[in-house]
Amino acid sequence: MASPKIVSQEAAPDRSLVRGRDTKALILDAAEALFSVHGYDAVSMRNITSRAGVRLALATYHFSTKESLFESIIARRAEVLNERRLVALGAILDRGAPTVAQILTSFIKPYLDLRVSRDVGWRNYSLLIAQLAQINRWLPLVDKYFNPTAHRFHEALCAALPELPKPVVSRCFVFAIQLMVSELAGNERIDTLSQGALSGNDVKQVYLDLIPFLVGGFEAIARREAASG
Amino acid sequence: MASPKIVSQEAAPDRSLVRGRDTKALILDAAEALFSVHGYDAVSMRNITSRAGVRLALATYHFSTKESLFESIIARRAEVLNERRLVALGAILDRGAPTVAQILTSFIKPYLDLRVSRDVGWRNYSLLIAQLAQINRWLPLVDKYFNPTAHRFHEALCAALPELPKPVVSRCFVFAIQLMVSELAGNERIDTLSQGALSGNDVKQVYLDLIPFLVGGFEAIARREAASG
DNA sequence: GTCTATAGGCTGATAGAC
DNA sequence: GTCTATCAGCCTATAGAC
Repeated sequence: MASPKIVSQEAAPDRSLVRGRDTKALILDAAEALFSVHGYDAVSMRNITSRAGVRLALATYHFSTKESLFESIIARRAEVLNERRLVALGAILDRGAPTVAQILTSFIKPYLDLRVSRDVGWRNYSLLIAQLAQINRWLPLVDKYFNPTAHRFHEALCAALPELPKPVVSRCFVFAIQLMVSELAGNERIDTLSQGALSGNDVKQVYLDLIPFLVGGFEAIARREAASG
Repeated sequence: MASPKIVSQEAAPDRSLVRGRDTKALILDAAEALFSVHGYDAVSMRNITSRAGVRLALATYHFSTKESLFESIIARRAEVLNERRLVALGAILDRGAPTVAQILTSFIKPYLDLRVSRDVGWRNYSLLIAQLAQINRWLPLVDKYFNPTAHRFHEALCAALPELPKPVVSRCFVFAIQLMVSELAGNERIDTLSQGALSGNDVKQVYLDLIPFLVGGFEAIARREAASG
């Protein structure tokens, strides 16, 4: 009586847990796609589970509440992004004292690479992050998942600009983060303003202008401080 | 029988219309304050009318739908802002060929001045605009109310940078708009990143760094183009 | 222009069977 | 881990009296 049951367990061990992992990912992907386009409050748990092809009750079973589902979405890709950024930063620090351009590149390039990768989830994620960055309600989440890494880059920038007061470096860095987040989300304001000559969705093209623009901003502030001090 | 009625009409003509104007403004102010903090979808018509101290039915009576109420909010202050910007632009154009710094200043300074004015509605409005700028859903509204003025500044920038291809000017201008919108909303990301040394709410301080940063960005891109062409 | 009352539908979250 | 069914409450918008 017992032995057939054991054999069957070994042949297909704990299939319910495996299904659970798939379900979780399906819900995360669907929610990420919907939140990124419509915003957190415009999307219902029914919208999400219906897109994911699972039953309503599974969303709260796996994620408890809508808010904690949202946080799980942020956390999932933040881990990947933070690690890639820290690897890039470590690489240039190993080669000696890096320039501002190198530090900004090691912060932004990993984001761009993921954003244009085959995994379209990163496109949705970038839209989500752009919204996070604009609504103070989500600031605790931003701080929790992105500040530890951001502080490492902040330190590197301070080391590269020893003559600048720390708060001035903070300000420029926040300018850079804010512009990166908005522009790599694929902001389409430029489409009409340039009368069709450019598209905000072409983020690779945006990136080519973004880095020199930001470096120029840092340098201008540094020049001003040098002149006034 | 008729004459007393006429006298009374002249003494207090059409009081219901007057009340209607007050009610409209009360609803606009309440909606602006709530939308700016919580976002469009998180705020209900009940929230709005309750904050305004008027009955629910009055909101749809005066504004038809929630979306058109939202558009009325955007339109109300856009007219004021656009006019101030065009006056500032006209002033520097009258004095001859303006620099990039002067053009950006005439675009951003009127926004800052209103943002820090006694009318706290402008603070709420700046938060609203920052959200508009980030969600493609509202792009038609942004284009409708802000593009005509933006195009005037775009032309001035092209004239000030004749050696730059127009799309490159568009790109830099969109960078400037985007950063202005985010930063003058009082983005508080800097509060934790600078470990309390700065506050994003101090937008006058932000402004002092914003203009040179942006001008430095324009100049860096211009240098790159000059070197490559 | 303002009021009350309500239609018709959606919301997040849960209970309890399997 | 997944299912059905449901609770209790909220939503936008409107009808019709005053």
